[in-house]
Amino acid sequence: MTYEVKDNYIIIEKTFDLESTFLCGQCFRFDKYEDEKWRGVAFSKELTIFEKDGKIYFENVSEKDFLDIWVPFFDLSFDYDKVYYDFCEDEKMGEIMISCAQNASDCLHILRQEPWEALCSFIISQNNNIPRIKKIVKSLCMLFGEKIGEDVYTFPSYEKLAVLEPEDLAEIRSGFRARYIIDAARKVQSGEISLYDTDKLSVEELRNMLMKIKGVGVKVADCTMLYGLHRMDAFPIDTWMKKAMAKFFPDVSPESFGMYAGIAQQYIFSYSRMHPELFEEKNP
DNA sequence: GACCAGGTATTGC
DNA sequence: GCAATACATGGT
Repeated sequence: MTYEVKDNYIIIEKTFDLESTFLCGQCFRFDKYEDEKWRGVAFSKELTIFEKDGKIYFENVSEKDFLDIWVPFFDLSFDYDKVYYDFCEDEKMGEIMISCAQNASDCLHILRQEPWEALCSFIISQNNNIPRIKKIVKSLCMLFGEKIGEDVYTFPSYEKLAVLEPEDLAEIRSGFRARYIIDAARKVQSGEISLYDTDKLSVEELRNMLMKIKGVGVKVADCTMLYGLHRMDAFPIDTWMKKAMAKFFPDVSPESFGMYAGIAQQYIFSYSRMHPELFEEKNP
């Protein structure tokens, strides 16, 4: 990982695309502001990051935080180029790739988010839309996270939420998901569910463990694995993916996308969201 | 005012 | 077992 420290910036070559990475539905806590800079919170740290002249700028971050937090968070050590070109080889997948990312440097990265945050966020995501998911997550952070800046809050720990009752979450307006959030927090707190040291478990074992939480089914479990536990072979299938697979890959199994199927999933999902017209029913 | 949203638990057959 | 259906809430 080569980087340059200049003024109050740490600068790297543009090896991935912020827009694709933040807008592909894996993460709910980063927004683009009017100054064209992305701001958000991860691992209890606020970050401002932006792209300019083929480079990516990390604003006001120490070298230590860059190396300890942001390099892993943005998965900067992994060679996404090879995966990009591999996917481009496939005819249909190639079309999708070109539409989403003209060059390898426009690729999206799978963020390594905090496991608990990913689990909790995707519990909130069920039968919900992205703007409201973001709103609920933000409200959860404001109410129960720690304030680390002006209008900037950390994601609340499971310890903090485990001692609450579902009614205590009324203000975040998460509806029927409140009791799921509390159940998840308690099961992680008690150790019944372990989100750490999960490397020895297979995807199936992990999924079964996560599904012990009320409100966690196959899809939320798979999202937690891909976005929170960096299981790149997890392949979450939601309503969009179901439609997309039926249309583009009718006889293809998730496994056949290989050990980085999760990345393929993310492109197929993004592509489908960008082209909803492809799924509209034709009325004769 | 239905209808829908990165689903899941519950119910009915 | 498998297909309906309810579930909270807010936005079209």
